[in-house]
Amino acid sequence: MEVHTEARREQILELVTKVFAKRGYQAATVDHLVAGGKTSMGGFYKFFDGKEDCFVQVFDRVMERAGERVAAARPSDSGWAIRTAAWLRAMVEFVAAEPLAARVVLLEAQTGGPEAVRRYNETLAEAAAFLRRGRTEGNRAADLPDSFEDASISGVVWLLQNRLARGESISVAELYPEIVKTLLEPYVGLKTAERLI
Amino acid sequence: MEVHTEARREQILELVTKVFAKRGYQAATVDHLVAGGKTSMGGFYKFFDGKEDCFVQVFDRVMERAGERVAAARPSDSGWAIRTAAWLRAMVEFVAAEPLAARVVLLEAQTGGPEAVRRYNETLAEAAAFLRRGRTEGNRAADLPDSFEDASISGVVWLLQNRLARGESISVAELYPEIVKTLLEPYVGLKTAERLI
Amino acid sequence: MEVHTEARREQILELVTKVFAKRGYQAATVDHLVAGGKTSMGGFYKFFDGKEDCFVQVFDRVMERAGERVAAARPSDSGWAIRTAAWLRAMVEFVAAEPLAARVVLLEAQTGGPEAVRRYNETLAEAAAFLRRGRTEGNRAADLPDSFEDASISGVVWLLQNRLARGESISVAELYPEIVKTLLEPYVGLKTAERLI
Amino acid sequence: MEVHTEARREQILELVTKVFAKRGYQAATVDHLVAGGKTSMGGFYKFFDGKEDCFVQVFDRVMERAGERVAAARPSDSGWAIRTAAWLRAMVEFVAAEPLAARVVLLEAQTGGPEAVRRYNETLAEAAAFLRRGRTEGNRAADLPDSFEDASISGVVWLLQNRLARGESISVAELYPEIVKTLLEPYVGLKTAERLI
DNA sequence: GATGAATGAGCATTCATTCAT
DNA sequence: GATGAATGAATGCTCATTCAT
Repeated sequence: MEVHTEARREQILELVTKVFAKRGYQAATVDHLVAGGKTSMGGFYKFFDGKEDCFVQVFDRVMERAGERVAAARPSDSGWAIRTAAWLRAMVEFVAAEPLAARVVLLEAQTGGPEAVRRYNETLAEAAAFLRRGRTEGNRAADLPDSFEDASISGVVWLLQNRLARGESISVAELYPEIVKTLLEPYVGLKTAERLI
Repeated sequence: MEVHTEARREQILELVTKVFAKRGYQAATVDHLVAGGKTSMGGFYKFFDGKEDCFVQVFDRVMERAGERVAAARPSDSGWAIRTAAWLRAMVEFVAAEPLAARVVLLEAQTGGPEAVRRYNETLAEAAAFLRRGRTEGNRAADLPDSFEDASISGVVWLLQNRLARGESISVAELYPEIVKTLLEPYVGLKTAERLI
Repeated sequence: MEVHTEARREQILELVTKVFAKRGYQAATVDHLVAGGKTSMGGFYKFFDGKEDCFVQVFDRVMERAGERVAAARPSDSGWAIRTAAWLRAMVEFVAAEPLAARVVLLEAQTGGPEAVRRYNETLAEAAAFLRRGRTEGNRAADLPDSFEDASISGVVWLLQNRLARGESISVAELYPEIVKTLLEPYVGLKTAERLI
Repeated sequence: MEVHTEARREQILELVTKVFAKRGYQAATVDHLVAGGKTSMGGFYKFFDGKEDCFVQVFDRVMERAGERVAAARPSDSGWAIRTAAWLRAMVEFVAAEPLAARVVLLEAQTGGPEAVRRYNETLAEAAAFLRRGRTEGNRAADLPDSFEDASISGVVWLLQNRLARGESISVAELYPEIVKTLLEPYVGLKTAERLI
C-alpha cells in the first residue's frame, strides 16, 4: 500500500497547510492538525514525528510544488535574464495562486522551529545564489556589494510578507514589474529590465 | 521611592534582555525571567502586566538606548547624507556593542506577540521614512520604485538578522561600508557614498 | 464510542460530587477533582470546560437524579395536596439518602460561581411556583403575602442546610412531618396536613 | 495612644466594609482592603490578623451598630409584641439605611470563612430565640412546629438577601408590614399584627 | 492497522503575608 | 512606628505524545 500511503500523506499535507496558514505555527495544536487533516491522532503520528516534523514536510511540499510550477514555465535556450524573469514570474504567480501555501513558507517558517528556520534561510540563500549569476551573465556586471543579492532578495521577500501578513491578495500585474525592476535592473540596466516586464 | 522603583525596573529590564535574547521570546518562561531578572514572581508582576508586556518594555528600552547613542553621534549642521551616514554608523555600532539587545529588537520582536510585532514594523517603517527623505535631499533623486526604501531597509535588516541569528559578532568595519553603499548610493551616487565611508 | 464516553462522564460526576461536597466548591482544586474523579488533567478538561463547568454539571446531574426519584414516587390521579406531599417526601428522602449530593445543591451551589448561583435560585423559584398552585387548588386559599411561598421554601431549605452543614444525618421521620406542616398547612388546614403526614 | 489607635481601627473598618460589600469577600484582596481602608500593608496587619479576621471584625462592628440602633428604638414598658415590632422596624431601617453594611452581614458572611459563618448562624439563631418568646408571651401561643422560628427568620432573611443581591434599595414602607405579618401574626393573630403595622 | 482516550509535565498568573529599611 | 517592596507557594489550564483496545 505504498502508493495509497503516500497519497494519504499528500492529502494530509494539503489539508494541514491551511491549518498552519490560518492559525500560525505556534497556535496550531496537534488537535487542530488532526481535525483539519481529516485523520486521527494515530494516523498523524504514523506520518509525522510530531508537530515540527509535520510543518517541515508541509514546507518541503510547498517548495516542491513551487519548483514544479517554475520548471513548467522555464523557457529553454534563453539567456540568464529571460530565464530569471520567467522564474520570478512563476514565483509571483505561485504566491498569488496559493497564498496559504506561501504564508507557510514566507511567514510561519520563521517560527516553525530550528529545522524550518534552517530551510527558510537556505531557500533565501539559494535564491540569492541564483540571482548572483547575473554578475557574470548580465551585461552590466556592476561592482555590487557582496551582500547585494541577499539584500535584494530580502527586500522582495519583505514585500510579499507584508501583503500576506495583511491578508491582501497578491496582484501579479502590480508586483511582477516592481520585483523585476528591483532584482534585475542592477544586472541588465533599465531598458532591458523594462523589456523583460 | 519612585526613583528606587524605576532603577529597579531598569535593572530588571537589563537582565531580562539577556534572557529573551538567549532563549527566544517563546521559550523564555516567566520563571526564567524571574530567575534571570534577580527578582521574585510578585516583583515581576508588580513591574510588568505579564510576559508580553515585559518583552515590549524591553523592546522600548533597547530602542531608547539606541536612540541615545544615535543622538550622541549626530553631527550638527550637516546635510542629509552625512547625518544619515552618522545615524547608520551609530546603529551598526549599537548592534555590534549590544548584540543581545539587538537580537531582541531584530529577531525576537517578530514573535513577541501582536504589540511587539506592531512596534517592530513601525520601527522599520520609521527607518524607511527617514531614508525616503534622500529622494528630495540627495543629489541623484532617481526614479526609484515606491517600495525601494522598504526593500532596502529590509535588506539591511536581513543582513544584521543573519549575523545575529548565527551568533556571529558584528564587525562595524565590514558592515558599515556595505550598508552605506546599499542604502545611500541610490541617492547620492557611488562617489559620494564612498566618501561617506 | 459515545456510550463509553457518557458513562465515563457519569462516573466522574459521581466521584467529584463527593469531592465538592467534602471540600467545598472554593477549596476543591482541579487537582483534587482529578484525583477524586479517578481521571487525569487532560481527561478532566476533555469533559469539562473548567472547574465551574464541572460543578454546574454536577449540580445538574444531582437535580436530574432528584427529579427521577420524585417522578418515580408520583401518585397518579390525585389532588394537589397529595401530589405535593409525595413530592416533598421524595425530596426529603433524597436528601437523606444522598447527603453529599444534597450538599452540593443546597450549600455549595451558593458559592459555585454565577451560573451555579443562577441555577440554585431558579431551583428555589420553581419550588415556590410549584407550591403557589396551592393557593387555587388548596381548600383554604388564604390571603397570604406575595412572598409567602418564597419565604416558606427558604425556611425549609434553611432547615436542610443546617443539618447538612453540621454533618448531621437527615431523619425523614422527623423532618417530613415538620416540612409538610410548614408548607402545606396554610393551604389545606391543620387537619388535612396531619392526614397527609 | 490607645484612643487614637481604636479610632483608627474604627475608621478602617468603616472603609473596608464598603470594599467587602462591593467586591464580595472572596474577590476582595488584601491590596483592595489596604487601598480602600486608606492604610498601609503594615497598618493592616497591625490591626488585623489577616483578611478573615478583618472580615469578622467588620461583621462584629456592623452587628454592634445595628444593636445600637435597636437599643435606641426600644420602647420601655411595653409588651413582647410591641417591643418585637420596634426591633423589627429598627432592623429593617438599618438595612435600608446601610445596605452595604447589611450586605456584609447577610450575604458575604456566608462565604467569609468558618468563623464568619459561625457568627452568621449564631445571629440567626439569636433572632429565632428572640422570636420564640412569642410562644409564651403572645396571646395565641399556637402549636407551632419546633423549627417554626428558624424557618420564619430564614424566610425574612431570604427576602432581604434577594433585594440586597439585586442591588435594589430597601423600602421600609413596603417590607416592614410584610415582615411583621410573617413573623408576628402566628403569635398575636391577624388583627394585632395589623395594628402593630 | 487504526483509533482516540488517557497522560502529566509545564505554563502564566495571583495574592496573603513578611520583614528590611 | 510606619511603610510597601519582596516573597513564593498555590491554582487553573494547555497540549504534545503515548498506548491499550
